[in-house]
Amino acid sequence: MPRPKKSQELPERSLFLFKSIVDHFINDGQPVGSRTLARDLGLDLSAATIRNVMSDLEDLGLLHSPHTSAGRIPTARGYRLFVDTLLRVGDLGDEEIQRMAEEMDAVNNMQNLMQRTSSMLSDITHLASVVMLPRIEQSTLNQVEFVSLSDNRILVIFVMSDNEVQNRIIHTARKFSASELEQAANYLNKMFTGKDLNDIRKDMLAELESMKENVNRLMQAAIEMAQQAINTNSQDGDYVLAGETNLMGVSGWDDIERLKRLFDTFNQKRDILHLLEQSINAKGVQIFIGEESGYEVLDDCSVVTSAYESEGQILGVLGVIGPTRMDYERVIPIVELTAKMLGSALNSR
Amino acid sequence: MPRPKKSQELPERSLFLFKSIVDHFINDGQPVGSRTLARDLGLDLSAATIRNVMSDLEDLGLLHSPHTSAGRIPTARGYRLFVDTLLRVGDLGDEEIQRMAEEMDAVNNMQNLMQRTSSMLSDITHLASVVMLPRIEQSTLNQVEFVSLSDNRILVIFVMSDNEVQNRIIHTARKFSASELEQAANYLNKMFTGKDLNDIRKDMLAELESMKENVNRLMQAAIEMAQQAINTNSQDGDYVLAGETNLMGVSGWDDIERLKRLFDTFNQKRDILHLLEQSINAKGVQIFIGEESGYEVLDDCSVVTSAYESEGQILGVLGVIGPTRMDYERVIPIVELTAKMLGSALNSR
DNA sequence: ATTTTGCACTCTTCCCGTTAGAGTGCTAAA
DNA sequence: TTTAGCACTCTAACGGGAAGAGTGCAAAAT
Repeated sequence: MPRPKKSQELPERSLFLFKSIVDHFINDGQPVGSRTLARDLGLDLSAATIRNVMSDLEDLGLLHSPHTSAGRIPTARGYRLFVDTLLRVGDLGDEEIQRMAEEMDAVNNMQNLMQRTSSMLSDITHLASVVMLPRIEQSTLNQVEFVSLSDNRILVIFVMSDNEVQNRIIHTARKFSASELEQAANYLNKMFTGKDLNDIRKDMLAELESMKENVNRLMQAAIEMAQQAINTNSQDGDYVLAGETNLMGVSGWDDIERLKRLFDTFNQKRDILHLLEQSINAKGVQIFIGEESGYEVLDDCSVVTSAYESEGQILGVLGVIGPTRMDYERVIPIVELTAKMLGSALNSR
Repeated sequence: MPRPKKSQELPERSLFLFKSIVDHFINDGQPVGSRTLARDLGLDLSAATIRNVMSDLEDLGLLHSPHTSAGRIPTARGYRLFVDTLLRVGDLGDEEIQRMAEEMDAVNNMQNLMQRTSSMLSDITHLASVVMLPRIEQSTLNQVEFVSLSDNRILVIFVMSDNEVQNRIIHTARKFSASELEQAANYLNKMFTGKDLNDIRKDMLAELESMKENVNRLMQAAIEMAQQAINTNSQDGDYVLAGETNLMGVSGWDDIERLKRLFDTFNQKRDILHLLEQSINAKGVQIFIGEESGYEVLDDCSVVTSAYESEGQILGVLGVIGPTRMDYERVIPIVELTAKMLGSALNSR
């Protein structure tokens, strides 16, 4: 008996049926059976034929039935095939793009921009969305300023290359005069302008070491100050979350305990961050389907991510999280576009 | 036949039984019936007697049965009586206080402090918690600084009396020299130091008006700058939320749709803020039970709030949100204490 | 007058058993 | 290779009981 030539090369008809099944299931969330499919498809194929094909697809690990007499639903592997080769991602309507662009332009500070972006993303997709804050290590120092307050307190201000401002009040052992502070600021500016925070951190340690015997107390204090400010400001590795509630009431997700675990995972941020970081060096849209993510709580979820960049530098990752049966054809281009727009919004600030 | 003298003066035994019923229900969430109560209570009372009392309590609107043959549960009015007159709030253990104090001291900036406080509150109570951000109008301006950046951009810095720093980059029509900026800052400092942001806003408008014909462009620009900075920084009326997921899996809350509406309400913030603001001028702990809040989504919830203050000034409100059958005896002192501690943490910064 | 006992009654919950419907797999025919 | 036919399986939905918890009321006991 002739076997199929290669298990890879599925006959066109099987592929077509498979795609139909996935489409169907994504639409109404019900396992799809041979009878309904035959009817809805309008092809000259009997249910029995479709049954045979389905059986083959099941053997290949692309489909799976919850129980004997239910229809079939795609497996993670099935979805993978679907998104990798079967999917035709559409372009977005112009009005939608327009709306997003306007919303982004209306925003002032960074935190707010991320928040808005995330809200938009979840609104449009009806999924949960995450936007990683830009890694501040990537942006470089433009300017340092010291402002003297009362009582030995000094306000340290870092202006970064992306116009983000970091500030922190520190307490010093003695009072410094205005000119001393100016001197210190000048020194730091000369030393560190143009470097990113990681480098600065390293250089500072070295500098402090070499200064041990040095009498210049001011410089040393300046460095200590700046270092204090840096350390306490590493807000790095955080993200903004929106639209979690879109995941409540997804059909089939009626286990409240499970949902709670998912939400807890969102709030702890650790696992989600790890996952996002996996896409930080991959250009384009990245998709984790079901168990592929490696986190048990995400077994029924797919995660669609994209890095966003500004001036060629990858700054962070954003994405959506939803049920494996999300509408990939719609979601993928949206995530892609949002990442692009966030990038350019960061550019033009 | 002799009626009860006043409907207010319940016989002591009835009150005792009522409290037992509430305690019971708070513990296990099951409607409590006469038989079980008689057994668990160890009193020399038959179930029938208890039944009679229960019947009276029901007539008074303090109890209510879900259906004929279920036990009874407290009504909102019942809870009200309970918290107003029956409750003996305990004091907290010293270790718990210690733990909280340490956690709060370890925090640097304000946003972070609020976040931590909220997390702590929800962790300890196993409820959802909200902490309103301090109303910045209440704090006064300590110092204004301008820092010149490249390209006609100026960094405006407001240092407030509570050590909170607000900053914003603005774009100006022309370049200003360092001494011009210093002059402008001095002027603003002289004018506005010690006033709160609302006053400043008002005064500035007046000042701008009277300057219309004035030639001093710099002052005018300075005021415009500062005003821009103020307007865009009114982050007022926001809160930090934590522990929402504690509300998933509360026994009896198995309607996912309902839960979703509740979470959506949290995220929209509007309604919750209105509710919180009602307690902003009331000293001490405030409690909204069930429908008392006036918001339908909160019908099964109770909200326990307390304002927090620093130096005699009420700055904001914090509280917890949970099922009406929360453990008031534990929760109330915790909320109260947390508010006090947050107040003093703000003091000592 | 108050409390208790006894009893009938009412609900809910749980456990079947049955049935209808959807879907499958297999075999034999086209 | 496709289709028709058919037996089989599994779920969901419906409808009894039966058990359990609780009530209310009337009559007896304290």
